[in-house]
Amino acid sequence: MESCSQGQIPSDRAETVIQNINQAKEGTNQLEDLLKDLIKSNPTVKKTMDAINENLSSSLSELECCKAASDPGPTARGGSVCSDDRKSEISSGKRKAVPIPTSDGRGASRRRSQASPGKTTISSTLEDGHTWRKYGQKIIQGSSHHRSYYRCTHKYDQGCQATRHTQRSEDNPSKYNITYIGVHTCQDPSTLHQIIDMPDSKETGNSFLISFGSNNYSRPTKIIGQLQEQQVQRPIPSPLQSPGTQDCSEEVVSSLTPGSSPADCFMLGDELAALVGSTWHTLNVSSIHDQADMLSSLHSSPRSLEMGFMPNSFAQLDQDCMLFGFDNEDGDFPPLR
DNA sequence: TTGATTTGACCGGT
DNA sequence: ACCGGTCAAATCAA
Repeated sequence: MESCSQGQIPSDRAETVIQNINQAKEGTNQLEDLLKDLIKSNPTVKKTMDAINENLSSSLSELECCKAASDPGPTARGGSVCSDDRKSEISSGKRKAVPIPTSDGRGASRRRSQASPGKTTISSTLEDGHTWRKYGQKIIQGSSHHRSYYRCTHKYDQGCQATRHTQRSEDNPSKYNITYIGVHTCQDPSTLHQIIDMPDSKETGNSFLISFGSNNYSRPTKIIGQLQEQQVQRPIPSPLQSPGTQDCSEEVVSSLTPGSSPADCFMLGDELAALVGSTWHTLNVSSIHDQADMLSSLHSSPRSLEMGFMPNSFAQLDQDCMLFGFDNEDGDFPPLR
């Protein structure tokens, strides 16, 4: 669920999943009440509860974006309520402010985002499984706490347009109001915790289990640098974008942005292979799509990463992509089938 | 050295 | 004019 292929999830199904997540949230709230004493005495319990709440909220937020994107309603500006300001500006042909050199050398291209309410959640921590980079902080009128602005770390290397702003709650300063704007389109290994661990996925039918592991892996900064360098030097069109495979890549890879280069894939595969090779032997994955009769699984080895789908997912995926992989050994990108 | 954060300036919407 | 959102130079930190 890292990103949604806009319009690929039927809104009615998205609605169902949203309802389920909301019920799960209610459940965790009730659980939190029941475990009050335990939470007080054991901070780990509280952390766990918070993590669950945050991930549910995050998933809900992104799913609602998917739903909104698949709804052809007039409110979906530019096709999605989560559509990026910049994109919509370009696509609509509106003038983009030209940077104006100022006395201190700073550019003066500023543009306020259009009214995009985003999805607000309340959390006791700023951690949500994504990697964010702070780009601003403001004192908000009528509020005793400043507001911090974050963009996705992969805004530039992968074009991810997700942003959020956080602000301490007026009512409860120990909590944060977090507003998410836009959808993550990045592929970040640090978000792998949102992947589902289903050791026996073949027997689980259409049930789904969400695993909320902690962030125990972050992309080494060195590798990010290499990625950027390779992207600049080798702007090769991604094989995933080849005719007949685009739908597949959008649905399966889901988080690879249209602009992703093979370098992304190779490095990601390499990183995943290293990660998997060192810590996991088998990685089974199901996504929120599972609720829509889709079940997927990931099997990996230190050298390759394969993703397969259960037969009942074919109707969803439909075509040719049942398998894809990464191979960093000789630089050849394995063909999709 | 390089990525992340801070912070003042600037922009656009109201 | 005010305010919220964003940019980017300066600074910090690993």
